[in-house]
Amino acid sequence: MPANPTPLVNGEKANRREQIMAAAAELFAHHGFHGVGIDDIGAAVGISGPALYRHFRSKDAILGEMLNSISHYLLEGGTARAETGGTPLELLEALVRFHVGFALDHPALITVQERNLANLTDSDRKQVRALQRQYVEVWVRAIRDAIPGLEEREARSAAHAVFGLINSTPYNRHLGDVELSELLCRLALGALSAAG
Amino acid sequence: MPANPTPLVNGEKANRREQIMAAAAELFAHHGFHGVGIDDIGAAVGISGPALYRHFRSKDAILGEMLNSISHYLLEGGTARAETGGTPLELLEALVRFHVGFALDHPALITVQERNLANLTDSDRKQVRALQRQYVEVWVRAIRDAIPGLEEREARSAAHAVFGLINSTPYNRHLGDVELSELLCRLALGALSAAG
DNA sequence: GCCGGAAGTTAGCGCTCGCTAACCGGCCGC
DNA sequence: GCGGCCGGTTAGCGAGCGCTAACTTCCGGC
Repeated sequence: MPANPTPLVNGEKANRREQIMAAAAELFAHHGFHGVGIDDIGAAVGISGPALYRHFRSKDAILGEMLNSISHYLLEGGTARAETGGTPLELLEALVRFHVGFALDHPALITVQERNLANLTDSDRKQVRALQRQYVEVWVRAIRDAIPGLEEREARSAAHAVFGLINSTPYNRHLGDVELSELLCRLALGALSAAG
Repeated sequence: MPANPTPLVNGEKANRREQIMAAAAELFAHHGFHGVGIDDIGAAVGISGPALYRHFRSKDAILGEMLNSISHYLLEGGTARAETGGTPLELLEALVRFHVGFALDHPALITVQERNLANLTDSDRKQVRALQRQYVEVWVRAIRDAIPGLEEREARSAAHAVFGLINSTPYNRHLGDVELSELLCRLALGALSAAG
């Protein structure tokens, strides 16, 4: 049995770490963290089982790095939009469009982030929660600026609700991407404007 | 070691099956189906491990019965409201209030239903999906009646999105039940009225 | 007063899982 | 042109899992 039977058949330069994370995301999203074995992940990228340990310290580390990078990306994108000028409503629209875009491009990642927080290491969970809290805070400020008369707790609840709305993309495959994107943006902004 | 050390200490007449399902729901919601052991469920109701097999045929059967009863309850409640008279908007409001009420009363059940469809037996999954499809259909009809100019596929996507919005209750514990209920109803109806 | 079934217990089987150990081929720098 | 290391391989360990077996206790009906 040759050691490298499939030498990156298609033109993908992608280093193995990202390839593994992408496959693991898909599997975790479908079967849950504990429902996926190390061998399953390996098989999904064409290598077998323990070879993963050349790239990750443990199975937990795969999930940890995955959720950390998602949360980091969202926070980054959120703060970037918050810092550019514009009316409060324009900012809120930009945040909605940003989150919708991410959810549409990466439904598996959204699913994993939503469902598998509890499966993280204690230290990973602390990091991820901290990033998520900051991201929610960006939204809370944007919501309170754009929609007057909302208490902070109400705005926070509304933010979580809108996340739930947008994160429904994994179940939402009957519309084309662009129509679904437009619909979700409209729904999200409609919900928020009804919050006051 | 006595066989029955804690003979239903509090006044709960509740038969063991429901007690077990409630405990299992909480555990499945927090750790995922595969993250919960038979011993964990037993311990949560004061018995230990294999005693569960006096009440359920298997661990899968616990999840199967749980999801079936949830889906059945939702469909029942949805069709009941659809059959009572009233304007289209009143029906939609009733559906929203019904679903919000359920999500607030049973956040663990909502979480399990959302995350653990893939862990069902093939036959259980078929049953549950059939019930869920019918429930979605009730919503789709109500949405299209209340909000003119929506294609069926759009209405279906909007329904899924609103489910996501309402089902955010598990992450949404910073508001009192009644305020959160009112907020979610407003958000859901606001989203739907922006769909057209 | 006994008998049977309902509802517990513990022991343990067989399997799967995460992970380590030991080995190996190909490639790059000197 | 060869030595090291990078990224694979297979074998296998130890733990934990779902579940069964065998046994025990309580309780209600005749």
